Amino acid sequence: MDTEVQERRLPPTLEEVASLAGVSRSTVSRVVNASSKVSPKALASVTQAIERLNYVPNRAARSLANRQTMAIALVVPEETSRFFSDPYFAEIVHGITHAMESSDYVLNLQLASPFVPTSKTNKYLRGGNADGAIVVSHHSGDAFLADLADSFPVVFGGRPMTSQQPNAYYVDVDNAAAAQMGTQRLIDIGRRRIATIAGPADMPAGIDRTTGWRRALGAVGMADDLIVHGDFTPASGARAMRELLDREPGLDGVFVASDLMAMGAVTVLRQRNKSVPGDVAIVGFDDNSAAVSGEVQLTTVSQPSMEMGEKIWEMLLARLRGEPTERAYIMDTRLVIRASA
Amino acid sequence: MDTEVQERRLPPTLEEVASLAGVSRSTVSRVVNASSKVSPKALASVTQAIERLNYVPNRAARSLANRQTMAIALVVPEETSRFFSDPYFAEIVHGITHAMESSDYVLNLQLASPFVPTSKTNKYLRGGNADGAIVVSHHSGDAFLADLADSFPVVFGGRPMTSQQPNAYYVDVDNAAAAQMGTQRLIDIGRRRIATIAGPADMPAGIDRTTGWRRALGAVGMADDLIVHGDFTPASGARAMRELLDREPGLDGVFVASDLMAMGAVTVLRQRNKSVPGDVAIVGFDDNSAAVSGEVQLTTVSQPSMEMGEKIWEMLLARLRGEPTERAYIMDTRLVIRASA
DNA sequence: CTGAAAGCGCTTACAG
DNA sequence: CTGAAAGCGCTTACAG
Repeated sequence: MDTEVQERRLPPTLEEVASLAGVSRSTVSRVVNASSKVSPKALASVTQAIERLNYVPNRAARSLANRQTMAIALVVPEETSRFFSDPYFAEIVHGITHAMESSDYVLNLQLASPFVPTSKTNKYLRGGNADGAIVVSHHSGDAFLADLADSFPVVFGGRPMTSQQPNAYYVDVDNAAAAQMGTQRLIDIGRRRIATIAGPADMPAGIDRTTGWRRALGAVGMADDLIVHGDFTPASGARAMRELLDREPGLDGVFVASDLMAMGAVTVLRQRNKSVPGDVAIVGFDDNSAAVSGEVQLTTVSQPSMEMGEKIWEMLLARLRGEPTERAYIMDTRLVIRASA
Repeated sequence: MDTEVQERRLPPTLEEVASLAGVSRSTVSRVVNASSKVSPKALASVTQAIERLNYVPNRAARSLANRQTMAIALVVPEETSRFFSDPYFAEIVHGITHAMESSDYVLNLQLASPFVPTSKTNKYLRGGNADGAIVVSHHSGDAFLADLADSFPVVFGGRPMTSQQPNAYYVDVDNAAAAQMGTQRLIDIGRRRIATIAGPADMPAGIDRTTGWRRALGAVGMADDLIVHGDFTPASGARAMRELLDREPGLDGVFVASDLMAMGAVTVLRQRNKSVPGDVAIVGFDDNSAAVSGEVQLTTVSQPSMEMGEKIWEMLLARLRGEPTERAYIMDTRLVIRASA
């Protein structure tokens, strides 16, 4: 009755490891947490006992005792479909999960519709169910995230709207400079009537890339009137391209704020029998799989999305540990020249 | 000292709610869990106290006490990039999260490379950190998942390889019948040399759809020799299409096991100046955004991915509650006719 | 319907 | 370096 048979074997506890190893629970806890010194002898017997029992610490008990959940919330204030269809998110998340791999933290997916963060996500975060949060794709309307970041360790993927987040921690690229570089490419290859398919006007990435496009044109005295906004999806890129073409049939270059939108734009161009880059040169942004999966390989501004994800985790971890870390980490971009411009 | 100022306000506890409401902790617990009866009076004062203190139960304490984690692991034995770039996963996950919305469970993302489920995921699951798991995209090599499902509530998205999972719970469609229906469309519109771009041979969806294609051709005495396998990505679809064309320039119809691969195939066809569906008709599989985002709208076999996600959650919840539920839930498919066939 | 009490499995000062 | 003990915030029989 005291050893073998049991209906449903309960997982072994610290207690059991201790008794098997012939030490106190404190000691077992110490070796599990690699905290203060433990004698080689105790260490050996405990390690062996853990091995034999296949012991894994109970997360709930641990959390309760030390007030850490070891869980990170990945908050995505975005339509599920967009989150999953944009390779940009894939790479960021890949970077995050890859970097977290070596830690004991787990990632909780909190998919929240934009603008109406569900009470569930809210409650979850406020209920102390996570030690920190990572927010990707931040819209200006996501008010609740603003104050959250003041009382809770949060790192943003992409600079949040500054008015709301004066002291936010984030990793990003210099979107304006990057967009300027991309637009400059169009100028350099001789384009004279350059449009832009911009991102959403309620997201810094959308705004700043537009600024960069304007800056490049302004520097050479070109008009910056050809602008249509999209929402980073291929469909919106197609729609925008149609509108631009209707407005200015003679345009010969377009700086597009994301590769996915650029794909949509290229599709429309071909439908209208415009060659790329012959008639219209296209420069995209991101340099992810979308840039090379269409019929014409995109010249694009490359940002290190995966590395950004890794850096996000690095910064959040530093914050969780109370270590110093920069508020904003800006990564480099570069122009990748392929076929479209 | 006893009320207002505090360095870092700790979240309110059950205890505090109880004292404010003037009842015992037991009573508060009862109203929080809507368990046994509580007098209207007690209910009112507790509800009010909860409201005033903005009380949210501590998840760790709760888990420890009742041995439930209220967490579900979403295990994805797939490359991160594929997981994120296939709309099929997006819809499944959307369905899952949507259905879970009304529950108190949270979803933990466990991205594991195929064939080498990290020890982390493994440890996480065995460590009792989740009450159940959902596994999408199961390859035949994922051995560790096999025995896990025997001792742990798991529901699979898509039938797992049967040899390993004789008693698995899953939701799926009848892939063979669905593929047969898709292939039949090609026959019906007069195609005589029909190929297939199949899915991976280590996944049931890949195998069964191939079976359906064979069946349709066999029924009318056509040859079923034109088959090339892809891995569900657009790039693999393009590669396969090239190979098929090289092998049989005269083919006039292709049943493709996923819309994403079909997109890749269409791209190649156009590059080789073959019109779709004029020269070659294409029938895809899935009916997700990929079917309508390319240059030619795909005729495709539609499966209710999002509903499948919802059903997965429903089944898992039933299992968690110890309620009876079917082992396999097979959903309907239908043919959606657009431009490609 | 309600409260006192034990217990869930850990961590962490505190002594030694 | 090590152990006894208190405590983390809940839930759940058990009495009443």
